[in-house]
Amino acid sequence: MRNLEIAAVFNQIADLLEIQGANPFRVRAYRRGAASLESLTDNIEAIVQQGAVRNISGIGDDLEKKIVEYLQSGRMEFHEQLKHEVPLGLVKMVEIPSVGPKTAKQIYDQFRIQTIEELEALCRTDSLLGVPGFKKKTIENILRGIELYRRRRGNYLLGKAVPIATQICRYLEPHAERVSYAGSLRRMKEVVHDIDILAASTSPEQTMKAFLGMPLIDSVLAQGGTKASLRVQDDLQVDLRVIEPRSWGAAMHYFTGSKAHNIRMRERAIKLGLKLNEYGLFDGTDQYIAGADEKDIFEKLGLPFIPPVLREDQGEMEAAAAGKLPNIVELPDIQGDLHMHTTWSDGKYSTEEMIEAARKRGYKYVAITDHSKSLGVAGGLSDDDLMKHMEEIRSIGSKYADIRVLAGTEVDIRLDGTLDYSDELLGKLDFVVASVHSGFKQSRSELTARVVRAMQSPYVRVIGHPTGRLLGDRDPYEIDFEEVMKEAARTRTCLEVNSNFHRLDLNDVHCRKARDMGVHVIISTDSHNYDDLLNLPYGVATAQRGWIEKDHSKAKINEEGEEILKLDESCISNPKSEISDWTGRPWKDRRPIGDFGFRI
DNA sequence: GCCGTTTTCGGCCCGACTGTTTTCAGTCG
Repeated sequence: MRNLEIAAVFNQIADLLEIQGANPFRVRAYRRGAASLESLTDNIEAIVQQGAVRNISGIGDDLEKKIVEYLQSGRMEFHEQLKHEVPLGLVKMVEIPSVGPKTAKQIYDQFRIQTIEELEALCRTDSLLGVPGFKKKTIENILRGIELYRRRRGNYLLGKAVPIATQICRYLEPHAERVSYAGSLRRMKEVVHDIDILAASTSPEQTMKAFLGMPLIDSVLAQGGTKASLRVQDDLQVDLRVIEPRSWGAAMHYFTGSKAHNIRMRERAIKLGLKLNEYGLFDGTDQYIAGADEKDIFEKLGLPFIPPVLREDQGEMEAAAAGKLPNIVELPDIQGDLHMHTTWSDGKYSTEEMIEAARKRGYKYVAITDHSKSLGVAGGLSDDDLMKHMEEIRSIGSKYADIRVLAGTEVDIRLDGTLDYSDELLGKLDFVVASVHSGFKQSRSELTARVVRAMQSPYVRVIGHPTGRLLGDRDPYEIDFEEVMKEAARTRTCLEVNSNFHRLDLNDVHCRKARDMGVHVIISTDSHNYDDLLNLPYGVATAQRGWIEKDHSKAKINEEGEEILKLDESCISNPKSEISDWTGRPWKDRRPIGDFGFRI
């Protein structure tokens, strides 16, 4: 798959063109093309062979030619030429907050500066001061931007950002009519760059004052009457926007994005002779038509409500217009958890405690899946221990009538693709997850063959965390996903969406691919303690982002009764709820926040 | 550079804040 390679080149062309001051719509065309390629589930080479490139939205005559050129020669002449005209260092420079393409270009033209180090040195001298547009404040901002650029890893894991955003919302609630987080966080992207908070208030000054007076603030970056930015721990930026209640829905839509989705919505509004902005939907005479409720805006534009997780301009507008939005899997559809560990291997709690925790969440079934013998570091079970553990699981399970307890394992896929337990032993178990935990550096073909072989075992129902990535820590291992998916479909083996927010593996794009190829996915938590059970919404959201519907996520095991289980208050009586936060408000007064009703 | 139930050419989403200006450009989301 060279999709991402080509997308990266298109993105860089866009960056370079922007610095050159090219037509902004031309720049956008390249970015759109890149975005389409990034989310494409099919191999671009295959699409080119079928002559179907032009069916990809945002790819026209010119970009098609460039794609073909790149596939044939490994480069694009236009790209090379641009790189010759504009130093690549300037592309990096634009990544500095407060330095945009115009500033970078101007500084380069005047001083021939190409690196961030040189820019920093320049700012520390007085040379910039005489240049039009550069005074003390601007130079200070650039220096601060450089510091931020260096310090920020820029990426905040979803599971880290949600609790912070939830706390901020809770803190602001007494100071506004409505409060929610929006942005990429509401779209549940696996990493976010900042937190966008939205408040509907009839007294913006009061709301703003409360925001700027929060205890966890590091520094205030900007503040106006309705908008403010500040930084909290670890350089995480938090933006607040205050609007009137009648604009709540419009603002929620606008600030949830994505940008590309918003553009499509506004274009649709224009075609209907309307105007959409963050204050509402307006007609030709600027009369307010809708805005208090997000649903109304979609309705007035002739569309059904599009869930935030789908708003990426990846076909959701077309699907909505055609009445073909996916009926995405929802949190209450998940009736059990089929991947968790106990003290028998590297879990924190006993078999009984984990089963009890699953029961409290209202699950209909649970599988205990400890590690297998060759994973020594995680206390993998010997053959004998596995037999004993199986006995224990079944004995405890027999005590409960309201939950089906499955004796399982997370068996290691060995370097050659054989499994860490014999078929005889695996055959005694109720449920087998097979995972790769070693040999990540094997070649692509070796790893692919290894996983394919594991799926051919009649005992393996699921491949756990199929790409092995750890967000920000470890890249996914090289594997031929096309092959893996084909075999998964053929052998009816499920692929896991591991809900641990460090993994989220499969990711959203893979989920979409699985959907397209008829592969079933299974959403599990891989819990090692109670708190991990709470990661389920992240897995569900990832599947939703991949357009996974309830039927796509049905596990082979779950063939009986499909009664939807409604999560109730008992499901959130978990250890995490005991953690106190700095708002000091009692638990019973707290309302759930966000589409997944997060409570800390 | 893309795209078409107004268009094969002429559009292309919209507004807040900052820092610099003295009416606005640049950046950001």
